[in-house]
Amino acid sequence: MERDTPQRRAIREALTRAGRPMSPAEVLDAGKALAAGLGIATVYRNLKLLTESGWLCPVDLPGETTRYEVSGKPHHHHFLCRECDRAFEVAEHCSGNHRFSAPSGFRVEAHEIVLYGVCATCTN
Amino acid sequence: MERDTPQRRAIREALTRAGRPMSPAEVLDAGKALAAGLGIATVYRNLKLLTESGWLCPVDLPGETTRYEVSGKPHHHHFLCRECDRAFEVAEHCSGNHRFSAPSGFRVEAHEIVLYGVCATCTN
DNA sequence: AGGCCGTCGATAATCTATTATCATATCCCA
DNA sequence: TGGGATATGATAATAGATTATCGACGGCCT
Repeated sequence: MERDTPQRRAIREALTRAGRPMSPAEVLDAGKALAAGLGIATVYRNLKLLTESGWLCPVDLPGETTRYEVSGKPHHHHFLCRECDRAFEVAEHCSGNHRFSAPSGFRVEAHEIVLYGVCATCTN
Repeated sequence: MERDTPQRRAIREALTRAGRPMSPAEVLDAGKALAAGLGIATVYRNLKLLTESGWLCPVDLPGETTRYEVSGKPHHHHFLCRECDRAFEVAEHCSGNHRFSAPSGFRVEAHEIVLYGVCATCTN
């Protein structure tokens, strides 16, 4: 069965607190503050476990390494800061019902919107 | 200076004919039909050169290896077929002026829309 | 408290994509 | 047409991300 370890707790806590998709390296950094000595292998192991259990959800952004975010959130998109390279959540807004048109014969089943720019922290 | 070789011609021709973003491997396959013996190293070399010269434009899609498309096209987005893993161009349609909202303090400078589904060929 | 077995950290190994190397071939100007 | 600079193809090397290995540690059930 699955055990309750300080490391696993730290990883979950880091992701919950951040409230945004994090890369394994980011999780490692944030997790170290909560569990000294945390190793990258442990981070990868737990990201995998938590994803398989459904608690986490992988987020792929163009040209970026996979991030992970706590699942269960309503449909939303992502924002990538060009300065600090951090990803953020962006609430679905744009009139909810855009119709994405593809050439005839194509069946659109999902879409992904990625915004690029500068985040609040880096703007200052 | 830059020479005119059958290989370089084949690579350009393959990309032009396809009319969609292609991965290096796809360019190699298509290019072999136009220049027998074409090697992957030559493909990478020329994709780089053509990109630096502005003739090609890199296309990054989430979780996918970089594709390349002939540049100079009007603003558009991309469609990725879940069956054959090929990328296609999709004309900008959705009323042109969506406003993408990000949290206050965030500056949105660009956006990317990726559609997922099944292409016309794979639907049949 | 004892002990089993999941977990950890360090690091080696792997994997995929891309670039470098180098001997050979070839384009193109003189 | 001759010859040198550029290009090519096979393959080795590199780079970055992720996974496997393995001895030691430590939750947690009894």
